[in-house]
Amino acid sequence: MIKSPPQKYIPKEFEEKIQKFWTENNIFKKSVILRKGCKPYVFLEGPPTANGLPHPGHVLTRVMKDLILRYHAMNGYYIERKAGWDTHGLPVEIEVEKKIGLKDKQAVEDYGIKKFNEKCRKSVFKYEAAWVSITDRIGFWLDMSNPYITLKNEYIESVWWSLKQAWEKKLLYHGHKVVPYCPRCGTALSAHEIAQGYKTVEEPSIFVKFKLKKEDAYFLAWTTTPWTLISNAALAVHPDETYIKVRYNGQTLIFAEERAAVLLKGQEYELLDGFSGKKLENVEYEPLFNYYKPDKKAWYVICADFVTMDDGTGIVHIAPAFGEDDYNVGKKYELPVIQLVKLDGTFKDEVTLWKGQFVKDADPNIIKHLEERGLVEGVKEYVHEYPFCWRCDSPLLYYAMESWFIAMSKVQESLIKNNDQIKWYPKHLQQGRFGDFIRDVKDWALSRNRYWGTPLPIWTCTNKTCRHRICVGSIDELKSLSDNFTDDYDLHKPFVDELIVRCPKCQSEMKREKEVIDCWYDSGSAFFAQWHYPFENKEKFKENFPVDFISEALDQTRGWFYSLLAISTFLFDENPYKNVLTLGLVLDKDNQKMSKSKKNYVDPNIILDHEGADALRWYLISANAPWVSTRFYEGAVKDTFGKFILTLWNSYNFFTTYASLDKFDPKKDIIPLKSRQFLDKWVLSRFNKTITEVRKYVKTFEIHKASRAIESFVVEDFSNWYLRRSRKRLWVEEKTDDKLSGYSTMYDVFLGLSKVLAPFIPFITETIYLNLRTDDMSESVHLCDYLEPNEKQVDEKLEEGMERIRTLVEIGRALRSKIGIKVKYPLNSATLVCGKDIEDSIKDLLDLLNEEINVKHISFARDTSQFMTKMAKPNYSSLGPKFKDKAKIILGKIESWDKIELYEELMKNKEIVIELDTEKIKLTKDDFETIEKEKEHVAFAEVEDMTLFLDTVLTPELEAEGFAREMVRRIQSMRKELDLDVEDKITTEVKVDPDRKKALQQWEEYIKGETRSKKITFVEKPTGRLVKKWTIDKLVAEIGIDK
RNA sequence: GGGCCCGUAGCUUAGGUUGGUUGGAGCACCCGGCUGAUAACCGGGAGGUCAAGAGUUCAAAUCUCUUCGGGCCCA
Repeated sequence: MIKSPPQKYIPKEFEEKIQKFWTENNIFKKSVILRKGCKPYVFLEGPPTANGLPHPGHVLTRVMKDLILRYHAMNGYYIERKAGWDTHGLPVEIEVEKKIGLKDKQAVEDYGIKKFNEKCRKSVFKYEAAWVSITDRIGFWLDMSNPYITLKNEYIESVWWSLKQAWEKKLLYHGHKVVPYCPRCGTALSAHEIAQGYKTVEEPSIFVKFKLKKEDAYFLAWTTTPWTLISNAALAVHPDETYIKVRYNGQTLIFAEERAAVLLKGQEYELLDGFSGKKLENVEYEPLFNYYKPDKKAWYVICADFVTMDDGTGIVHIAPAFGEDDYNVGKKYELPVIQLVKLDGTFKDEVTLWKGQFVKDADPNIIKHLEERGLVEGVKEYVHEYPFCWRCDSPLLYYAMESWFIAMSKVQESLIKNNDQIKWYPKHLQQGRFGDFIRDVKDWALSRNRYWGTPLPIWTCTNKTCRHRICVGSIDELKSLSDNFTDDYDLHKPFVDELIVRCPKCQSEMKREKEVIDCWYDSGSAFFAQWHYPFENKEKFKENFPVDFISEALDQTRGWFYSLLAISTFLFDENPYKNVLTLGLVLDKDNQKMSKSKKNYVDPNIILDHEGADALRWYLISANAPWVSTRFYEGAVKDTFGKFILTLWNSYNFFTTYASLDKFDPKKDIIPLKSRQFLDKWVLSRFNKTITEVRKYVKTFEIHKASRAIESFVVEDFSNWYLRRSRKRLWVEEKTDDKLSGYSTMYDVFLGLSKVLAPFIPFITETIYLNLRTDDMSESVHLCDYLEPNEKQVDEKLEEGMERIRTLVEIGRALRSKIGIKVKYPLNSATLVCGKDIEDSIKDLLDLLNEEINVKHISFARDTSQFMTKMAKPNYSSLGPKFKDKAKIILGKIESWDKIELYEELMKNKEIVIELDTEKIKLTKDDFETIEKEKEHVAFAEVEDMTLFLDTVLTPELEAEGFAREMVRRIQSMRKELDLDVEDKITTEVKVDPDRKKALQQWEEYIKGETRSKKITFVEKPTGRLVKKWTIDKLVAEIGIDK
């Protein structure tokens, strides 16, 4: 039996109750088991790290994932929802370093790597409880009891296996990478570390001359880091830019034409020659210094796209040891990496002039030296951003460090091909940000000189004559190679480094490369490593590859989305996921990124407590397209709660209040559809069309459109029109068929809505469903099938008619407001001018219009002539294309005509002639539009194809009736003031002036009925429990009522 | 420095692919109405240089370019 729930909806209380219901009845588990054996929809969870607290962005991704998964589950797919945790990486180490007060890597090693990593292992799950709690609280159904965890031996083993595949395909190699490096701390810094250390500094920059080998001319280059000139290996030009040779100040210089204006401003010079950068390629020059004897060809011109014309000379000095661009282009041209700086940032002994000096301090001396040699064309102070170490404030050096790489550039074509197989939402990312990235893919710098991570499984033989290298691909392999492998192994450092591994070639001891790997590689392996593939679950992996759906925020594009594709491409040459939904960032009220330091961070828990998970979910889902950034603040969620969640609840509450009063039984009292009212059929038609829309939009992840379609149905169609128009049907005492027809429809809609909305707002829908379900239905709405639209219930013609009626009501009310006659006062007649088809479409629904705008009779007419005067005005979209630039002058001429005359002339002659200079221009009917003005005692309003006329004459009879309704309203409000029950009878005493008394007496029965008055008496001094004086249209009336 | 996305009323936004007379809506505000859904509802009003500038066109929120602002990613 349908119960009447409490009036007030307190989100936290209600949602906790549902949570309890789910837990106690194992609903989540049942929802998975229910679909076992069905077609799978494979989801892969992007593993968060529980090293920090979840923030609003995580809430958004979790809500969106949950919605998509619930939707597919209800549509009959089998979905495993395995949780995952990302557990390695620098942020974890830094957190631990801070906690135990370790300043640098040396301090970590002194502290002991074993102890340190144990701390990391614990730290990683520091906030697990907070994660689990918020995941539950927002209703994200995820199997957190059996997650994949990147630090587990099994997981690491799978990762190792994949690295060995790369090794065997010759994709894993040892090379250099230029990284920002702190010479004092002796460590490379990661991107986010340098981000916090940028400072604006003013430093000398110099223009340096490099003499050509075969010609008495100089290349002019510019640098902000004079100390790198010692390690110069080449000069770079842009292949497509123009370079010039000029005679200036008694010497011949070569540089970019575009820079000449700035460099030689106001100077005299002679232009000798001009050529493209490409022409300069391979031209050799004399090295500035001879501290280095290159083993490869050096000191010649190369071409590079990164050379800009924004500053400098258009010729860039290249030192592969000290710049990433330099290093990469150096590799392309096989330039030597000239490394004359020690790891402590001082020059090596070979640099005789400055040996032992810190490079930055040597800058002035180097400049002086070059000036003395006549090789400096100018020095200027240059202001720019330069990175400093956030720990010790030393200037950082870009330094080529040894590193392990995966040669992604070798599989670039496959990357592109596999990316093309993926469906990206939004689409532009595929060829845009992501496509650009992989078309310009760099080798993946895999190794990290750190402690807490998956160890790089590469061992090198210590025997200098052997030097054999192996990549270990499994635990068994490692076991067989080592002498001291124990059963309580842990594949992290220091265990792996303490193993005594024998070289398979020479039996000498091998040593592991000391690095760990990038933790992006860990998470990017999730699609196979979560199954411990290929050591276990081979079948399972096959079934779950490629994954159907992943979704994370935009910042993961080149993070996880890339690492998955990269690994899957070189392992299997296939795309790892079919659909990827990229979500926009969650920003604060002022469009700023949320961060704890800015203190603009909104704690989702506060909102969950006040507005609840449903309101939070609905806001995040409906506010914006998923891929657009969303502002997040409590006020916004509060609005959502009031507008949508409460409207839904109030509507539902209205229905259940009456349905339970009448003991409506869905098993017995349902009226068949064909016997229901037009209004009922209409709302069901709208509902079914809404389902179609929702299904269409969810398919393309246009979730905002899906939710807006539902919201509009619930608020506009169902609540504000259907229920409002149905209220009176429920007020009759008896169980009429009409009333049951209304109940049946409301029941259908609410039960339906609970299913349609279940993936979106799982809590309130469950509350509604549990109350409405009969015992032959599933025990939870989340075990139901999603709704398919019932085409038979869609009635386009009825919808069209209702749309017209609603439009007419709207313009009718506006019209009454305009003419100043309240809706309470009935009017005699309304006439609707429209076509026959429109008349047919609305004639069954006229009662609704009648009541809403309160007129006695509505009639139809085919034309407006009896009410209107016609006029003509120019039609811009016809005149524009016809007369182009003359249109404006013609319009000017037409404006001076009287509009009524214009119309009559047009009707009479079928054309209007306009004289334009010597030309006569003929305008036809198509060049005009007709407008109309109403006659006396008539008010009108029009929309597209209908015009509504009201007879504005208010007769004494009509006024009396209106006055009676005014009285009824007053008495009703007095009843309410006394807090009377709907059923209570009253006696009423009234004092009005004699004229009004007469008028009211005609409506006595009506007033009695409406106000449940046993009798009404007209007295001089009304008495009763409540007596009030009212002023109605300037007339005073006194009313007393008594129970 | 490079790439991509975004900018419409005080706030949240629709429209933009296909240029066309007056750029829709909700919240908040003001006026009026309604009153057994009341944290509601209905009608009206005020509020917009569609970020700015330029171009294409008879006609630009819409197409193109530039600038500014915000965001993300990569340097």
